[in-house]
Amino acid sequence: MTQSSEQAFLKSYNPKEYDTPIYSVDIAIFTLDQGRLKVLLVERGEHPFKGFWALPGGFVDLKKDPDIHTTARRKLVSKTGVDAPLLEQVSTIGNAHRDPRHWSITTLYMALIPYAPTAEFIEAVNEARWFPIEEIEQLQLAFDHSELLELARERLKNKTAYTVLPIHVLKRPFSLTQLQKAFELLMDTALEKKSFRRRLLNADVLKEVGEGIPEGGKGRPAALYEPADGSESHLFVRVFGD
Amino acid sequence: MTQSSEQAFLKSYNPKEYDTPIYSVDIAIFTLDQGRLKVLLVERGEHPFKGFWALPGGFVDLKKDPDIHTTARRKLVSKTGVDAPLLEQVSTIGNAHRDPRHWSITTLYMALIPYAPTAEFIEAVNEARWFPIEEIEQLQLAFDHSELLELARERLKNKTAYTVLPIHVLKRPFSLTQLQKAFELLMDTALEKKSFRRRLLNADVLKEVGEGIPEGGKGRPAALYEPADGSESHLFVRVFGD
DNA sequence: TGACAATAGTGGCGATTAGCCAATAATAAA
DNA sequence: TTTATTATTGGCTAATCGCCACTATTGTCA
Repeated sequence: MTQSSEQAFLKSYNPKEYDTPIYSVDIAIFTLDQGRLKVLLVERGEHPFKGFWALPGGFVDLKKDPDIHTTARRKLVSKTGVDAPLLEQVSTIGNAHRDPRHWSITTLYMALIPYAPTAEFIEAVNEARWFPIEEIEQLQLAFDHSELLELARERLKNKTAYTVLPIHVLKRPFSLTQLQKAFELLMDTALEKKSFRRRLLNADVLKEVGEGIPEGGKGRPAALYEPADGSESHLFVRVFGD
Repeated sequence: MTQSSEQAFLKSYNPKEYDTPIYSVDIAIFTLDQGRLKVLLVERGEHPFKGFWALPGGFVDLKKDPDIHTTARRKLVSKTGVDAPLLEQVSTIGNAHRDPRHWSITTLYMALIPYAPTAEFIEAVNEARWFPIEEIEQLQLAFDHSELLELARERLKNKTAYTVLPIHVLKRPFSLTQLQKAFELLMDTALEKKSFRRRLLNADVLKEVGEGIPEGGKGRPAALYEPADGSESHLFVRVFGD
């Protein structure tokens, strides 16, 4: 390849000559509140599906976004006011019929955030609301967002089984009991107390930061923990066998 | 939302009015040959990166492809002549700089196929070649395909640890020793013979179909296996602890 | 025909881990 | 002081892992 022929080619290239699909990014944002797993939905103000509830999302801003991860983060921050949580890609869905406008592709992300710092923010964004996940099953969402949510939910379950994801939906510090509850809600399974504690304490992903009674609780004070340094990411911790 | 306003909206929508990224699909196709893990590359005949080796891939055909999975499969079949293998999505990468033409997005797939049925086909497609994966590290691939390949390789390693993926790169039937070799190559780790056999035989994913000496081998004949019915997909089988 | 080389498959065992359930500990409220 | 409530630890059985050596079955070659 010569430098010059490459240059000449680039000058002659015009992306609008080709028939390309619509591309967007959607996010399933999960949190825990009052012992329930909740998902953030927004009400669509525009066609198509005007008035329907949908996952937050939108198009890439080619001027401002250096990459699609930034697009996802931008959407997340604009809806929740929170950055720096767990945000990861789940899957990309693209087909001819999911959007009535055109052949359409979306990359689905999921995010986990603690409830507290966002609640007031959400109240201010009047078209956004937290829904308990079971309630959403009754709703008809825009586009194929019900299926997208199902995909994100599955990924959440699976990944929870061998990583320490649930620390991201808790306010810090947290007790082991709170953490176990979080695991159980995200995985939708009951866990053995002793096995759970053994695993997590041996895995060296938590650091004890004191003792206290978690908010609104009674009974004996619990040891409180935070993620150990450098354990923010997806550390491998299998929480129950097979 | 009224039926009529939705209709009116759709008529007025023209996808070419918006600035959208380029979208493509790429595939990392893995196989096993002569005890080596190999990847299929094609030589680019067009700009940009004309003359460079690249992962097979291309654009969605909005007329023919009902969805992006079909796009990936179409590319796979046209390069290898094989359908029906393991083909799954790895990740989607999109940013402003990966393609000199424009803001560009690609969805990366990976495929696993047995070597035999494809060898002759590949010979016929003169611009395609199997490369041992270590050799590719020396090569400069088109676009960001070196990074894409690295992503696929990582996914392959991780998934192999808790599924039965490697059965897809073997000709059938196969022996347990062959299967263990496949696991070891895909995971890039040595495994304990006894533990490996215990796991796989107890997991009920294999069906014994006879006995024989695998091609070109010596020594005692081995029991030969095929995947048990319904185990084609990603059965969970952890092959080694933590 | 009888070693020997090569590969497949099994036995056995100490150490670790999972799963289970009950006992003990610390606090607030009555 | 008692009781309710939640946290934490102890202890036991059964299953599993990792390790390594031993036995089994074939082809080959003197």
